[in-house]
Amino acid sequence: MGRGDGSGRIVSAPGADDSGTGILHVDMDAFYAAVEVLHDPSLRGLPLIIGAPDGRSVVSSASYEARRYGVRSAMPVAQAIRLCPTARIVPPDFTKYRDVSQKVMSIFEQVTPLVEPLSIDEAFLDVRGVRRLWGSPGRIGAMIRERVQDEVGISCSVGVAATKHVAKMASTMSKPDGLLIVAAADTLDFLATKPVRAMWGVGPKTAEALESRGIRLIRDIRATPASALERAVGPALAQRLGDLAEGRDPRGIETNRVEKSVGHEETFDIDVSDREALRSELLRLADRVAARLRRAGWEAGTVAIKIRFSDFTTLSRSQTLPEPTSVGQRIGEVARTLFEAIDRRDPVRLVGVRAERLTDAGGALGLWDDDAEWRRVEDALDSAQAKFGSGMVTRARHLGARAGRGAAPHPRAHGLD
DNA sequence: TCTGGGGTCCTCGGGCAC
DNA sequence: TCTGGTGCCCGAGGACCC
Repeated sequence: MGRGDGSGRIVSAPGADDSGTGILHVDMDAFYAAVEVLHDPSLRGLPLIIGAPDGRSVVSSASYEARRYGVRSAMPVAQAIRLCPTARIVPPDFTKYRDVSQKVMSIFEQVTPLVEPLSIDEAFLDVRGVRRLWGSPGRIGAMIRERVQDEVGISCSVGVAATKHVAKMASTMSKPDGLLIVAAADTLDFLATKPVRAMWGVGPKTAEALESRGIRLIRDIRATPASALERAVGPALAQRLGDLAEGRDPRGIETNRVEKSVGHEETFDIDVSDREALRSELLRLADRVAARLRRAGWEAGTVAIKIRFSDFTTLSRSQTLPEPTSVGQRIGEVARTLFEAIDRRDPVRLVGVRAERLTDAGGALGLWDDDAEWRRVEDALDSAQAKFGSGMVTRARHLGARAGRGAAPHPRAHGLD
């Protein structure tokens, strides 16, 4: 999701040269905020902040009206409210966002089978094989923007280029509600004057490492000897940045990406020192992770925990299992053992549990035939937890599981384990 | 000002086998 | 038998993405 406010927006004129292109990057504009407006049109035109109004939450998304006040995603909600006191604060509702996302993705799939969803609100499309059907890549980009607006009711921005990296940069620069085409022959000129920070994969740390050596623009990367670039950012990143700066990006569209890990983590409203409370929370998170593994038909080969202390230092510990598992109790046991081995007793701000090195357990268990039904159960449990506390909900999950097993040995019972 | 939650990828160091 | 080089796996941590 873009974090800009739309200033510096660049779009292509109708009929712009799109020769040599074929990769599209489509990105919804202020997606969560746009979906909220879709469901409640009275919010249109207002500064909107999507994020939990209390605790330590951060902004998940903000409407462009709010961004004009300096509100950005990942900013603490409390700080965002100070910047824009008149903003409406809306708690995120991922069920709604997933539903709208599916509608948008299905439009993409009607255009080309080569769709790579990157996140809930953006995707790469390879349209080189469907030009006879729909027209040139620039025309297809315009058509997708029209269809998403007409059929779903939200706006998106599209970058059209010869490579994923340039298409991604182009869509970001065209935001909001824009289309930017970079013909293959214009790629190097397009890149030359852009800041290194605009590159996909260059964050604050890498940008600082480059800028402190006078490497501020992408053309500076081209002019920097490989050895100097390696000293700045390490060999692997230096190679990648060097290639991207030259317009080389051979990555294709991956239509069947599979998850490599699943996890849950939770930041407490107030830092927790009580070891027993932390152990209980680890077990609860392990249960949630295990339930997701079983739903997907996976088993974890490694269990990892993450502990963040009040001073924000973060430790992780992991252990490879003798045998893969999707049993919540087993994952919880390992998580607790890893936790006990940490000597530090400072108050804890966050705990997390993650399952890694996933293997196929022989297909999903068919816990819930209807994915939406499963999500409703998960969402209801999360709401209940917010309302009644995790202890009550953990007991409810266990009771549900016991009841399921007692009534009938149906695999569904495992869903609440 | 005070930093979420869900992920991926990379680097580095230690242990181990050859 | 000992030692060093190399490659691999594992674990920890960090940067980055949305």
